[in-house]
Amino acid sequence: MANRRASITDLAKTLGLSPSTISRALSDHDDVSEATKARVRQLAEELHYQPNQLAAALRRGRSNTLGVLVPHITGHFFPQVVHGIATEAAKLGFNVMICQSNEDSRQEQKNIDLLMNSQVEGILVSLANTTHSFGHFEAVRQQNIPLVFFDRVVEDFSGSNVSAVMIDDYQGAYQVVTHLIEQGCTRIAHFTGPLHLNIHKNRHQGYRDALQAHGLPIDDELIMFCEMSQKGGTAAMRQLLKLPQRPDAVFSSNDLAAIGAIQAVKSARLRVPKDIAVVGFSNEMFTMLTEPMLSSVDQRCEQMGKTAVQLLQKMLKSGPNRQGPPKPIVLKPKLLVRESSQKR
Amino acid sequence: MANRRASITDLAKTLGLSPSTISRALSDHDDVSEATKARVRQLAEELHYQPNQLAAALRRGRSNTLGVLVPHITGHFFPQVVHGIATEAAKLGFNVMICQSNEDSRQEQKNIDLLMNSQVEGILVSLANTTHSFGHFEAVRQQNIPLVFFDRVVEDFSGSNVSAVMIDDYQGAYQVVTHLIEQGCTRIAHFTGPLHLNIHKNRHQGYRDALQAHGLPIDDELIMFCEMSQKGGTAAMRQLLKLPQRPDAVFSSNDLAAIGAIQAVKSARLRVPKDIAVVGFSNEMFTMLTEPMLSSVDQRCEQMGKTAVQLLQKMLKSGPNRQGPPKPIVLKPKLLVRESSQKR
DNA sequence: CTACTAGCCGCAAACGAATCCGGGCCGCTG
DNA sequence: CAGCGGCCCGGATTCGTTTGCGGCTAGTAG
Repeated sequence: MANRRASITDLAKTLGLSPSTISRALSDHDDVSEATKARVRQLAEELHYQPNQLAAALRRGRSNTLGVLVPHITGHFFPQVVHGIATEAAKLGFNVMICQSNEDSRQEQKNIDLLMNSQVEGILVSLANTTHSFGHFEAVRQQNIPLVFFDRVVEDFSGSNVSAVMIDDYQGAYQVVTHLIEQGCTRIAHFTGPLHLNIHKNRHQGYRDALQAHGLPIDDELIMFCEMSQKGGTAAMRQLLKLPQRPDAVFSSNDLAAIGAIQAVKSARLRVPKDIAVVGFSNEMFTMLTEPMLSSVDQRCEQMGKTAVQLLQKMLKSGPNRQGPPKPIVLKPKLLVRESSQKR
Repeated sequence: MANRRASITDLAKTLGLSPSTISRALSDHDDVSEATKARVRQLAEELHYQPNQLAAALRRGRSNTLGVLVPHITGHFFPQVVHGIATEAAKLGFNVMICQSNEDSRQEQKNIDLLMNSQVEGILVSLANTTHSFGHFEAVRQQNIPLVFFDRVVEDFSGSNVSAVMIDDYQGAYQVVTHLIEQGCTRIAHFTGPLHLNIHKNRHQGYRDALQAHGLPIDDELIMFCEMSQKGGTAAMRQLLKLPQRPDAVFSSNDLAAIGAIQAVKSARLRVPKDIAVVGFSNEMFTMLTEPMLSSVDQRCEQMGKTAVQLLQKMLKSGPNRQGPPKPIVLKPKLLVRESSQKR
């Protein structure tokens, strides 16, 4: 009962060797003859020997573990990113330790400490939206633990072992609006959330710039600051429909509000996309399920996770002594044109 | 640069004490005077001392870490459960290490080994659907590491430190069908996936038993074995609509196929729920977004994760020597009646 | 026959913290 | 004054691995 698992010294004793030799044999070191290696390997097999990672990590100072800190593991985006992270990390031989900040800055801080105590080799973070000071990342930087921010990054926090990966929201929005213009739309409305959030700010800017670049006017009454929910979208759309000259397209800063807009359009006996084209942002799962199917912008969530891990790995391999911090990576979003915006 | 973090011996030296005393002081041991405790705590604060969890874990044989192994972190269900697990684990002071099996039995096995090498104190597993032999869990059982299966469990694998938590699919289905009957439906169709999967088997059985319990006949032509996707649902529904006597309700074993069914009904110029009521299963996020909103069964994903951790904790605390293995926990699902099945 | 090299292997010291087993020192009691 | 018992503390060991260094043996060259 309660069978303690075989340790390296157990192997040593039963084979009449020293622990060092066992260790070297198992790691295929040159200083051990093939004969003994074979014996060791066979016994290890028989006893189902598995090295104690804790001990190894302690000795080597490397734990083979990455820490991940996200606001939460719900919704669409974060699970996808985490999936990308976990997959890539597994491929590179890392374990993954996961924490949630619950959008709370203090929990974020605690979790950062926790991860550092666990001797993780690198940390991947997406900030809680209540985080405004970054003292807790100072310790990470000081100890030269590679740190990668993803999606929700802190802009003015750099260091030789700090980097970031995010998506080009501006570019995504620009593509959307350009696409709508190509479909013949000229009065394109925009739903946006509060502009102090990066994502909305950048998408909003992309919207404006795309309009200008194509010589279209920017009409402030077409820009709706609304709650980015289904209801919010419906309400905003209703308001737009009351305008003397109604819009012929809507670019919503997220998919949920876009769905709301579609429903409002439909219940006003108008057609999507014929009368009003609609495009969302994020490529949520349900965009494929609506009628019409919603055009959206894919955020490459999984790719983001994968890239973040690769970036971390690069820092890990090159060490902190390189020329300048690694450049942040900006992923190109991908416009997915579906029924809701295809006038043809 | 590369500031090694303060260790317990560093504290000892600068205070002129021994490491043992520091250790005891920090863990508030009786053998240390309040005065020294205060000094130690203060210095620890100043140096931002954080204990090295690896070392402590190695020494104590307890890592404060739980291992989680899921098929993948995508879709709706698993992220939710993982969220529940992570949240509850954090509350109980555990770290969480996450792996994905990618529905591959061999990876599952590798990851189980990995988790055990990482000296996790307990393991939470949802099986890969390709897993048919369970040898890799044998080692877990032998070492008396608490093991909790959730959702996808292995039925005939018990032990003093093995348990499971799952949802009562049968009960959920029974509730759905009863609800439909109460709405006045008498010809209730059923979409199901392959019956060798527990979830479908149990939901199917719930369907049959509910019908019988209310004195309704079971009509095999109303039971559709179809691909449980949107397309599959649409196709199945089309077929049903061709019947001489078409159904007046559909209970689909998942939400996606239910959505497909609704679309088929609508494009046949029939009304949901007036002509045909539809109920899905899983309470996916998009059930709130369809028109009409889809009735479904909530699987209590988060609760499942939470419960699983609590179960593990209980095993951990009581030790392996108790009377019999802990009883598996079966969660009650919750029927959510929305527009798609409310005839009133 | 000596010397040197290569091939294998063991010794011992780490890594950082927890703990068993004491050991001083002080004060109290008989 | 001897003895005893608390109170605080330190030394040494332990967890399981890794690793620098040195040692032993056999074989080969000089």
